[in-house]
Amino acid sequence: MLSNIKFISKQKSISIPTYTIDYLPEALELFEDVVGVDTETTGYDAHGDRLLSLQIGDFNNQIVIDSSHYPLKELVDVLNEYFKDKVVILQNAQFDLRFFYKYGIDIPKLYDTLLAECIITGGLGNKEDIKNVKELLGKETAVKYVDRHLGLDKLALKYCNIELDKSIRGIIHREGMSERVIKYGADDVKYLPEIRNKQLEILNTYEEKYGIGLEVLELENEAVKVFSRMAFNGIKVDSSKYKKEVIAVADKEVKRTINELDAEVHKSPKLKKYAVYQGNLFFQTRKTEINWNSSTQKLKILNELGEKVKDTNANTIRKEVKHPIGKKLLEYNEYKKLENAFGEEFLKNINKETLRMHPSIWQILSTGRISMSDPNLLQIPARGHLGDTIRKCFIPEKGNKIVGGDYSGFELRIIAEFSQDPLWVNTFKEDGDLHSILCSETFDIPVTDVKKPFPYNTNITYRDVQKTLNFGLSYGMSEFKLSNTIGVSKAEAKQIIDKFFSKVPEVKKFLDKLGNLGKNRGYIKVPNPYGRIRFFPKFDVIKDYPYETKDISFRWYGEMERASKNTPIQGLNGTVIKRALIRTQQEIDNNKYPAKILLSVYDEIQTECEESFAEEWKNILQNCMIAAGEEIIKTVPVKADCAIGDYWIK
DNA sequence: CAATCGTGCGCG
DNA sequence: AAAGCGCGCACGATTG
Repeated sequence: MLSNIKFISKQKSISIPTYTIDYLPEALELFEDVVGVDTETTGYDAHGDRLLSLQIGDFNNQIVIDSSHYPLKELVDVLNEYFKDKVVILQNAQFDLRFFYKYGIDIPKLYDTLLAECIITGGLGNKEDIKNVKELLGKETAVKYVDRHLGLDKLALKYCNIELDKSIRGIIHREGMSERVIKYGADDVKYLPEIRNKQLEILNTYEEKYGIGLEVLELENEAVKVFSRMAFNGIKVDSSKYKKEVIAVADKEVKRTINELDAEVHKSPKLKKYAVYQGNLFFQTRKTEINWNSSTQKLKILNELGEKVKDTNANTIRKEVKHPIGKKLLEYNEYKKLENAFGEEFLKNINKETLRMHPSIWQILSTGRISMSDPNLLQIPARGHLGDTIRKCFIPEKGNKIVGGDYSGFELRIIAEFSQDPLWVNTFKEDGDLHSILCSETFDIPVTDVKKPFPYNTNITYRDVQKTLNFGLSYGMSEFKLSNTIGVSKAEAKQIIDKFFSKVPEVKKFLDKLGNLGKNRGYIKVPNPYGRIRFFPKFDVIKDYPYETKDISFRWYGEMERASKNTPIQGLNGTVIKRALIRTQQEIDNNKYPAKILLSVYDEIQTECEESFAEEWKNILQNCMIAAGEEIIKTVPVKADCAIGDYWIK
């Protein structure tokens, strides 16, 4: 087997045939139209780290190119010409593509074995599910029913029955291109074509079994190019502004609120035992031994004050705590959160080479949406005291503009499209304000009155209640949650929901149908085109262990029902934003536009472009988004609003 | 002492 | 008996 490896390097290997780079064109002819490709690198950062090797191969032959001797940038022309009409298989393409983009290598037709596996096993591997099943029936059962494996070693085992040795991975950098490293690199591409074939076989059975075609796979294999480029581009943060206007302010406010909380403790006879003084005899500061960042301690304090709260969630405190300490706690919590999650540590995510943040992106969650980490740019504050200020710190390079925008009420339009409820559909067709119009129907009041205070809770308006309903119902909200959120009794909440659904009966039917589908079949689909499937492994667990899961099964069926209502809606939103990103990137590539995609946040796309191009680009971007939306939404208008700015505008 | 769990909250 | 979906992050508390 070793003899089928061709090592391209200036360093001779003892038992592996070694060639100079002149041999590359000939070696590349060993392969058919499908090849596996992989890289070894010194680390995860495409900007700071470098390539150690590039491997190209199939089951019969593998080429391992020593990048230390033959840098990728010298091979760009040969490789681009070669990849032009090949199907390139990568495991976790997002990683390799970032390095390829650095050197200008383009892969037009790619297949990602990791993404394919995510599609095949949609809904599996959920950590919460694993935990729940483990608690109930032990680890073995959890692994059997819920777990999934996406690593190349596990895929090789599953599809080729081969044990790949991954233990060497961590030492490649130190060891250099030793024989076992070369062999390891070759193995990483050797099995990719076979894995792909087997995965495609499975996906083809999904067509018949579930009505899910290969379109979603094509979508993801296109989208990964955009996401890797997006992560490679990164986004610029004005760190000195951020330090001054965000971190310093949050720190100051945390100190202030701690002092005020401590003062409350000193005031209260009930809390006296927590009081501490600091300083000397003449200058004493009133402190406490309470860590206000600890929810356990906060709960204890509130209980000692006679507040019978069960937790310290902001909502609970807002509604139930009468003592003035409640308000101060809320204030402290907000700034402490900013300090913790968006303070100094957050700024450390700025890349030293580029001075930008380059998140890593998980491309396929159980609904089809994406997630981000290191940092998670999907959770940058947009509201609250510092929301605006924080977003203003995300800026373009000199001479550029930020151009971005979002869809208007996209999930609500999905509900219109798929329920075909007359009132819901017509409101969008007439460009009416859905919340206001439905509100007037639910509460039998004129549209002009919808912003009047809600009699049961005068802190909010009728329209606020309707908004909660409109969004909550697509998550399967019940009267319990509604009564909790808007501060009415459960009976009243139920009345409101019933009245609301009586006005939009097709929406009710649509959601009930989805809920039942998931509960009865153990899976739910995101509709075609680009349809995908989400399995509910808990369904099979309940089926196989009915005797001891009676109380659990109520909970689990409820969870599956609500997830089934939400998955198609959330998932279609995810599909559309991916389609929009693909369209946008294609516009950029095909026309060589001076623009870059920076971010996509659920139903929003942010880009950066040359100032002189901004006006034109704004329209192009907006058209891409609308065209993508119209692939899915056909009976009501699709709206996307884009704008030009000097920072990230929400 | 490190690893894991629980709580709470940021976004849509 | 549970009662709005989908996430990642950071802290304190608990566990091994």
